[in-house]
Amino acid sequence: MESSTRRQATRQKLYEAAVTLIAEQGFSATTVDEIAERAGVAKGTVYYNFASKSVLFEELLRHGVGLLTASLREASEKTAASGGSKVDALDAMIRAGLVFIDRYPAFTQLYVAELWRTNRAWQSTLAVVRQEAVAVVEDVLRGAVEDGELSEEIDIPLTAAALVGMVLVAALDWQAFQPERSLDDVHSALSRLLQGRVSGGR
Amino acid sequence: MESSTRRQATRQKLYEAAVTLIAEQGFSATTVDEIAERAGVAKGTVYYNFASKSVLFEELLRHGVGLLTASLREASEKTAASGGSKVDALDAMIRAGLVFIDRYPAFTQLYVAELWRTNRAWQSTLAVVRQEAVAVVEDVLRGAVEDGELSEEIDIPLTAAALVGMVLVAALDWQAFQPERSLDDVHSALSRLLQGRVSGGR
DNA sequence: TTTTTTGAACTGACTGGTCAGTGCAAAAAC
DNA sequence: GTTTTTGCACTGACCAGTCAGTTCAAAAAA
Repeated sequence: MESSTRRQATRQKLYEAAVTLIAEQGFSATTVDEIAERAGVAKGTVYYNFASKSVLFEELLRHGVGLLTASLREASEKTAASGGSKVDALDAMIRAGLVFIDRYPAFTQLYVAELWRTNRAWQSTLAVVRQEAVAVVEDVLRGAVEDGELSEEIDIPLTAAALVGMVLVAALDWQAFQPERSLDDVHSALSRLLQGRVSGGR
Repeated sequence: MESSTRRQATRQKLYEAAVTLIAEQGFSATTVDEIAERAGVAKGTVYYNFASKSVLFEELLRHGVGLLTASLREASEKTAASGGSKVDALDAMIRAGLVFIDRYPAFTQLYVAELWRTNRAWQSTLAVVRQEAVAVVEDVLRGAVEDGELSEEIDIPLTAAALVGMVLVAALDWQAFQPERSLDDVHSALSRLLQGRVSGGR
């Protein structure tokens, strides 16, 4: 099927157009006409490729979180392969998260804006997709406890959620309110927090 | 003047109706008719009390963040008064944040969903209001560095943003995906992270 | 006391405009 | 010759904001 390549390219253009518009304005405030125009495509094409506006959005969410989890997992595996500790892997994942957000700020923005909304059509899609991302962090935390690197007392699901949140919000805040800072600055602030060098030492 | 009391009560009802609806559906997807109906008030009353839908929303934001900063500041001052350290004050603020979010989950949800959006009418209102909240945390961090409780190397604005983010996201995640956990569980997971007892002691 | 007036607060039907989604014939791409 | 895209007119639902009219408690007049 070569035809799927052309379709694929069109869908990609629509994703890119939709993600920035929805991040800026929100889902409801973004019109299908705007998305089509930004993508340089006729409105009919949107409906040829996606059943509806919300289906387009749901597939966009799946697409984006797929990229994120892949990049987190890769960072963690690369660290393990080169003989790093589990805490090193966490640190590498923090950096991977920051790099992702730096590359796809609009997607992150929209993900955060929609994640905790209830009563929306795509709410279940989001729950699944969130769990995939958080699970990557939980796995590393679990490994770290098994290896004795981290205390057995830590609460894995809550700590994983807090770590993800810390990275997400710190990165969005960096982009929105402190864009003059470098990725390395942000990374070391977060690293310091993770490694107990803020108020740590006990 | 009783009449101003009556107005006040109406406005309060409108805030309460709007906050849950907008948290669930987003600003654009929420209609003024819905807000009026939920508040048990005619549509005209909304426009008698607020110039427009977005003005209602902006005043709601100011109102809510006012409550939050007051509660953070109170927690910090109470700790200082009873002779606690600055790190104790940070810990107390984490708890105050959790209590606030527990009490006003809808407001928190909506705040997070809107905070990093650009190009919106209320974007500047939000920037101001965010700064007020973050500043409370920054002040305590600064004090802690001066007192020698925290290393001079920490980056105050970035660390403050990360801490706020950690609390915000952990709390929303708790409500949405792990509601069976207690506030104390969440508090101790975050506390442990702050005090370097996750991977800490270096 | 009783009646009348005042005005802030509130009401809800109505309007003008917007937008998701449809239908389809013709062109372009493959 | 099949798939994909285009362009564009159309519809029906929906919605922000308006406005002429109503309510009622308290002040002023009788």
